[in-house]
Amino acid sequence: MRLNTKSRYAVMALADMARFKGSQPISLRDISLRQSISILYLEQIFLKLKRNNIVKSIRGIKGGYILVKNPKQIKLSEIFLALDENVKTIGCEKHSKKGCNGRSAKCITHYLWDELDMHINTFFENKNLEDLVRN
Amino acid sequence: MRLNTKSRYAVMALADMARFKGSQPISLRDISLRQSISILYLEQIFLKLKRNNIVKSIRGIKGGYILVKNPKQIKLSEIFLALDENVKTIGCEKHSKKGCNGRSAKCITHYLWDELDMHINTFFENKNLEDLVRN
DNA sequence: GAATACTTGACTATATTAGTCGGGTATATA
DNA sequence: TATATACCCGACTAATATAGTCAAGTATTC
Repeated sequence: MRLNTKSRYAVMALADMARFKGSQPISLRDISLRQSISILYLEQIFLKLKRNNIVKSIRGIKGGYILVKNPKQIKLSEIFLALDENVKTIGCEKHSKKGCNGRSAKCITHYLWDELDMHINTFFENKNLEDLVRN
Repeated sequence: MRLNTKSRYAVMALADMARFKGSQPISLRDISLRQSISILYLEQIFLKLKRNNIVKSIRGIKGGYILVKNPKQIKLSEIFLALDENVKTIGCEKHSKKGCNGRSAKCITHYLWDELDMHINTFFENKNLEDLVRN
């Protein structure tokens, strides 16, 4: 089980923004340098963040991104959702029509994975960007 | 983030064993049929479970596997450990020598991932095979 | 001695992931 | 108003990881 880099970098980049927040927009270039993440990769990530209304972009020279909300109001769960990376640890529903593993009934461990997902989601629901910066 | 099939199948197979536990060893063939998992794949998995002393094997006709301990005493965390599938969601230590992401300091989100891992591990520490069967 | 079932490492096909490329568009400022 | 900066966006690719199979065993019971 592993969180993918896109989600991780998204969190890192946003935490970076929260930390270096000012009146000016923050460019991907700056984030890239500070966090050692490729600009090209950041572009991909920020596209999603923008579409999900987590950041706003300012074009042109002196442009960059700004956080739409207060760091305290940005829950990590939103970020993962924006990246559409499934925090669902396991998809019994993959074989959906017939139930789990192609059988007619729910598999013996079905509720376990549901519970685990809830457990993890709760964790992300209860963390916001400010929490990260405070450390 | 996704749990791999090996870990999942391991839990399913062991839960199956706990459920159909009797005085006789349980063959992979039976588990395979009941849980719709390839025998060949189960073999791989049980090899690890055996090496980690979670199951014991009985060879020959009428052979199979038996749980070394009581279902109640088998924590899910042990199973994941046996499969050596890292429940670590993120490896900042991958770039270990220099710190996170090749930089000299720990990354801004470093403690977050640690905390998440602990959160997940706690979940697995507090679940045992009997819990699964009871549902 | 034949059938069953565990033992084990090597192998392969597929899918996913991480990350790049190329060719844009918008805007501030000199 | 030219130019540099920085966002925009889909398509592409290389590397890796995963899932699952194969082959060639060995041990045990009936």
